[in-house]
This record gives sequence, C-alpha cells and structure tokens, in this order.
Amino acid sequence: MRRPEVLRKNKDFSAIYSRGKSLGDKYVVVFYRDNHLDYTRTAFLASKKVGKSVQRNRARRLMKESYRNIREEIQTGIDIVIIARNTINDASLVQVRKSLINALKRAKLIEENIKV
RNA sequence: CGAGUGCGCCAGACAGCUGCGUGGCCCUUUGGCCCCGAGGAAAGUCCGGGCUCCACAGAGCAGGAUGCCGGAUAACGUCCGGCUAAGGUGACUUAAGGGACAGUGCAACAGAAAACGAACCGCCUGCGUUAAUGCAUGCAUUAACGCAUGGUAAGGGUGAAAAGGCGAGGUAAGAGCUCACCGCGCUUGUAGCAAUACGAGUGGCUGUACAUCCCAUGGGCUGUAAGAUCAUGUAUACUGGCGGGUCGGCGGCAGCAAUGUCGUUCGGCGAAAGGGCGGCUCGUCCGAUGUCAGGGGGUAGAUUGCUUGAGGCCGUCAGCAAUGGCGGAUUUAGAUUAAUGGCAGACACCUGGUUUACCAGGCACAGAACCCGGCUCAUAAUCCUACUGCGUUUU
RNA sequence: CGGGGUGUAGCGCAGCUUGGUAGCGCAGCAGGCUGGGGGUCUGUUGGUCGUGAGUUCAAAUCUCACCACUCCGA
Repeated sequence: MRRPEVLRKNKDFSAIYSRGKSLGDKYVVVFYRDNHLDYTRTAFLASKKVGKSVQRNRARRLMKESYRNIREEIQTGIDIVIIARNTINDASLVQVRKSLINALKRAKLIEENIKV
C-alpha cells in the first residue's frame, strides 16, 4: 500500500464521517465516500474500546491483511474508513475477512459472487 | 527430600510462503534484490539528569519537595553499608525514622477530670452542731451532718490514652516528697567519621509533626507538537478597556506687555496608561501611525532535531558493597492516520488423557515515539547460587 | 507531552476544609385520605464511601500507590 492510498488529513476524515455512508457488521464498521480520484484511499482504526495497544494493533493488522486479500475486487475511487468493534478481540483472520466482505457487499463496493 | 529466606538469570529455538517500515543497490514504467526492524518492563508518567527555548543586576516573600547516619552517583525522592525501632524460632523482613523545652490547634462518646495542671465520690485535717458512751459535768472518744478562698492524688465504673511505670520509705492522708530499678529528654566521659552504644550526672516528662508549624537541604520555567532551517500563505478587519505627560523651539490667536491658549513629519527630559521579568513583591525594562484583551483571516508541506549513549559485555585492580579505575573486543528500530504482520509446518517446555508412543489443549505480562538513571505496578513456566537455633529420613 | 477534576443508596448530589453521628431529593416498599386511579401526607427499606496499604486510639475525610471515567492546554 503506497503513501497516497492512506488517508491522513483530518479534513478528509470529517468529510467521510459527516457526508459519507456507513454500515456495520459483526467485527467491523465501514464508512465510505466517493473521492473523485482514480485510486482508493483507506484507513484502519481501533478505538480504546477495543482494548490496550496490543489488542488495537492486532485488530488493525487483521483488518489490513483482510483488505489486502480482497483489494483487487473493490471499486476504485472511494475513501474507506474501516473501524474495529470490540468484538474483534478473539477473532481470526478468516472471520474478520468474512465480516469485511459482508459489509462491503452490502455497500455494493464489490461483486456479489466473490470467491475468497 | 520438604518448608522457607535472600541475591540473580531468562522471557523458547527452526525453516517455508506471503505482506509492511527505514536504509542501500539495480532499473528507472510498473518493479526487483540485499541488510536491519520492540521490551524487561517499551506500561504508569511518580522522581532525577542530559538536551532545548523563554526569562534572568540583585534581594525578599509565598507555595511545593526532601528529612536517622555515612558512602556511591551527572543527579535523585534511587542504590549500597551501618544505626535504631517493630515483627519472625531462624535465615531475614518492614519503617516519610529531624524537632512536641518555640508557638498554635485537636483529643468525639464515656468519664469527676482529656491539659493556663484538675477535685464528683473517697481519704485526711481543723472548726461547729447533734447523738451515744465514759466519767472528775465540761472535757475525751466514737458516729452522723454541716462548714473551710483546707490538704490530697493511694482507690473509683469510663476511655485509645488518666499526669512517666513499678516497688519501698515517708505521711494526718498523700504526693518524684525521697530512694532503687526501668522508659524518655538534656549535660557530660569513653568508643566511633557519624547516626548511635555503654557509663556518670541531671530533669520530673500525656499523645498527635502522615494537623499547622519550626529547623536543615536543594530548587527559575518549558517540554522534541521543545527548538532550527526552507517553502506555502494572508488583513491585524471588527469590538471593548486604559491612555497620549512635561520643558524648550517654531507657528497661529488674544493682549500695549508680562502672559494665556491652540497646534506640531522638531529636540530634550520623563515614565502616566498598559505590559514583560512564566507564583508574588521591591526593583528593573519596554512604552506615542500607543498598549492590552476579545476576536477575525491564512498556511499547516519538507528537511532537521533522530539516535553512539553518564551504552552494554569480558578480564583485571580498589572497595564489605553500591560503584569506580585500567585494558580488550563489541556496537545496526527510528514510524509520523503512525512499520515490526498473516498463514500453514515441525521441535522444545507445561498440563490432562493414555501409556511409552500418540492425541487434545496451553505457552505470561505486554507494543518503541527525544535520550538516559531509577521508582511503581503487570507478569506463564523453568533455572542458578547462598543460607536457615525449621521439619522428615539415612549415616 | 503536560496539567486538572470526579468516583458516597437504583439515579442525581451533600458531607472531606477543621478526622469520631454517613445525610438530602427522586425512585422502591407499607399505610392514611379516594368508590378506584392519579395526587398528596405519614412511616420505612437500602450504602464494601472506586481498590489496596500507611499515619492515628479512631479514616468517606489525612498521606502514598493503583483502577476507572472525564475535562483542559501545547
């Protein structure tokens, strides 16, 4: 994942939160919005509700890995913010990836018949 | 062997596929290859220091910190050694452990009384009245009651604590009133660098200093979003508080003049308003297209700081030790919406099943953000070493 | 990185300065007034004072450490 593909400006985040759409699944919550660029930008967040920094780091890494597995299938030109829920603590990569795919399907950002 | 006490170590190792971050090389269009990539606590942010900006003639006050003694250290509230007190059979452990002869405050309830040394009951003395008894008929003894600017702290339910404790002498009854012993303070001799210990003398002593306070010691403040450099970018709009002194020069006006008054691209003095000195004051400095506060507008990118440092390791010497000297070899995280991951495998280790080879499960606490020295708290399992006036067994 | 504040009954808060008794309102429960409800009046139940140590005769209160929540500044 190259640098421009990471969301960093506070302005971008507040735009996504206030004017974007959102939906949640068992382990993750997804905020998304068209960015009118030819690439997709992402951010992975885990709040203090998830746990201490070890738990938060693991949650972020699982979400990143899940995203990396399926990024080829996702539409381009979208800003996506993926947030961990506190249920993620005992989850494995397979479970998190399934939850993320489920959420993105409902957001109509990926194909219905994706193969994992 | 068990039980326990102290001082420590470690925080599994192997290889595969696939990702991420810094750096290097190749190619420069995507990319490819190589090196390195969390901890003993990285945590809490409780202390100390480096570094850093701001401030600083100097002095005083307030507030906060520390608090037996000696040493170690860059420094510390840390560490080492010692002393004292308390606990433990013991190895050992624990302690903010100066001052209550500077002052103030507090000591609920109960109790007579809780601190300028007190007097409810009791005990004792004196005086008076009454009664009984004795007789030498107005005295003695005993008892009761009353009185005393009477004495007393032996005894009294209380209470955490009762005027230092306990015993003896003493006395009308009593009392550190006197004495022995013990505790405490002070003075002094000896030992020790000292805390302190032991001895002698002396005082006649409630507790609380983790209440205020006193004494001693050191102490400006800011924190890497500090700070530096280069880019980028705009408007001090608007509102409010306070203020524009004085002398001279020049000019205008009034006047016969002295002078008064108004003005100033002028000069000197001065320091009012307001502000700085980052707790405050004295004091000191800035201060006239003034100053302060509110508030508005506009960038928020890159580089640097940024990792070699009071570093850790081995040997040796000094020291009881903390630690220090000397010599040797050794040093590889530097992100910034923030890397250090994911998946499967096999081996150790532990637990259970079962039995000698497998199966199932587990493998802690926890994630760098300027860097060091500590402290505190969280940590599965294993191991090293020294010790115990402990238990069991064997000799 | 730095600096505060809060934690007390089911809920919202006093009490902490100056240490000895934990209290107020709402809610709950019981009863009265009413034919009943509502409303009101009376009575009453309920608290490891966030956790653990220390100082003290005695700690919600003082001191230290830890935990949780929350706010502010750069």
